[in-house]
Amino acid sequence: MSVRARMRRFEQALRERGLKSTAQRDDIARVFFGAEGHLSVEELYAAVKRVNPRVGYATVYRTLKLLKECGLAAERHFDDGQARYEPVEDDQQHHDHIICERCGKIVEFASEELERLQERIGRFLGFVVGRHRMELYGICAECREGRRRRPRSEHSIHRV
Amino acid sequence: MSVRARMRRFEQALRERGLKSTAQRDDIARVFFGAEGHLSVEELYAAVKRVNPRVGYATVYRTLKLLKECGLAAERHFDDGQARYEPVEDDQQHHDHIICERCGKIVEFASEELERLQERIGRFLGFVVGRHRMELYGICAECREGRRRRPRSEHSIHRV
DNA sequence: ATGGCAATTGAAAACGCTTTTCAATTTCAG
DNA sequence: CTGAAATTGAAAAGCGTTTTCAATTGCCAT
Repeated sequence: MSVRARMRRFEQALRERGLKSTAQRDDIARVFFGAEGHLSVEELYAAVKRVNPRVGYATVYRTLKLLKECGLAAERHFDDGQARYEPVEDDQQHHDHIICERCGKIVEFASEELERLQERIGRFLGFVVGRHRMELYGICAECREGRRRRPRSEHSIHRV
Repeated sequence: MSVRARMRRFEQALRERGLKSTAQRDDIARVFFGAEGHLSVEELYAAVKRVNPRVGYATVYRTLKLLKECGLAAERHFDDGQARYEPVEDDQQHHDHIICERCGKIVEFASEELERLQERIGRFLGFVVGRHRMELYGICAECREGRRRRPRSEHSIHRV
């Protein structure tokens, strides 16, 4: 989905809730939708500042919370102690993450088998499982081979 | 392993590091080993206070950190925003957790299949996976059936 | 035993991330 | 346009955790 389309959805969500459309909100949302995922608040704040230096930290937090409530952003808590946010596609399936402990790269993957296994383990223990959280930590191929590039994130969800 | 045996290991670890044995450390460690796992710092602090009201919060944090460094405690971060600690058996295998979102019960499980799957997913994506973190969230049988008991935790690791 | 010195302690301050408060500004329905 | 209600930025507060610091304690060498 394009940034444009996401913005339209955002404006619509605002209207539905009787909330107001403001320059700050729009700027924050636009930058968020345009960036590749898994940004920390700090990173998003810095990126938004470049576009509109008058936005405050609090507004970034507030807008992210709003995007989350509208189902347009997902909040993730990895092991680094700060929340990270990724834009949510409308038809998006559940996915998990694998994180390189050397370069910080975050790769998304979706595993049918993992979903089934979660279900099975839960049932075995007498639970009805609603959600899970799975993170793999390791070293990526680029880092092992000593290549230098450090892509913060890859975009597509790998089906494994 | 008994509380006694764990205390011996603790005292030994202190000696190895040239650290001192103190009443506070001993009290905290003894209460920790005696409790069933997954205590928050707050819970441990409260339990220790009952035994020795003169221990401070900072000392609980410090001792837990020490136990972690000695390999006698494991730190976990679930979705409730505070660290929880569990005693570690010497021969303990990796395990994961399933958490009831109604009563807070935490059940431990170890899944060979999950370990294999993690390995496989990692390899597929070009990673060498060192560790993972997996939590299942759902509703436990007792809660679904409306029974009232609310065990904070079950002790043994279920092999699934 | 005892002295002495480094390790340890509790209380309070600092920390890092996040939320809330509040007065000033902005949006937007009428 | 107007005015009520929402929104904003800056600063303060919150929350879990760590650090600081002066006072206390453990323990090795005597």
